[in-house]
Amino acid sequence: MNPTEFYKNLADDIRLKSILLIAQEGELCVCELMAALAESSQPKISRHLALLKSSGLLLTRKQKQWVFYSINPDIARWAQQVISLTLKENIDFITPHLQALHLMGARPERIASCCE
Amino acid sequence: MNPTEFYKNLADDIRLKSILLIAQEGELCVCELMAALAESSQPKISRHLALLKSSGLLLTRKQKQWVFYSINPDIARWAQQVISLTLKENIDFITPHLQALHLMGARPERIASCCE
DNA sequence: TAGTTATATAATAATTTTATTATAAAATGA
DNA sequence: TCATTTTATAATAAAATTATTATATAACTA
Repeated sequence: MNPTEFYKNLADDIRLKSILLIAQEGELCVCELMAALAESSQPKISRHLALLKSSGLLLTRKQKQWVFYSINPDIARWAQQVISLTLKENIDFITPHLQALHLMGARPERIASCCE
Repeated sequence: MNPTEFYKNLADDIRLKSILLIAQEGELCVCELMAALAESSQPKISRHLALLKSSGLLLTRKQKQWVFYSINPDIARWAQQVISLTLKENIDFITPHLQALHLMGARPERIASCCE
């Protein structure tokens, strides 16, 4: 992934917010991102996540009926630093979405892989 | 400039390379960027620069017949850090363009503002 | 002043990206 | 098994971005 491709991934509101929310929370499933980004439809979010996955920025883990997305730890260090710097210095950019997320009822329970 | 807008500015080859070349060199005029990005036409480069200027990322200074573009020092600190981190960790991304630039004959002389 | 160099802009066409709607598939649970 | 929940995908439409070509402007130079 060259720098331009990397930044194309960040150059969209839904994609950037999803990345920052996932970076903040560790991992999130599609239904949690739907709750956080309440104004966006499910296929819209799914398509953007599919894009980020196919470019190698996100990983997925399937557990029961949920698909959890996380930041791929194998992306270049500078890219990880860009994401965490952007998150740290722009919390207000995702604050309302974090609030919506934490207000969400019935969040899927996470089961550590050791106990499945 | 919110984070998404900022990253839209970086999400194009000509724009990102121009930004990194300018960050590396301090300031560059359009004809120098044309020499560096030899494969791109003048109006193409001018239009992308106009975009970056209108979004507040670049400043211009006119000296004689040339227009010199530089990074606006007033953009958010995190944004400046993103640019310098990207530059530092991806020199190879612009190396051929820096070489073309330094091979360019008759680069416009810079006159410090004190001596104009 | 006429020609040249450097840069910008406008009009249009081409391309790419994004959204919408409908539907499918996979897993769960009654 | 049937209904429900969660997620993905496909088809199409809509919107946004980008490229191309032509032209304009401004400054310098002979």
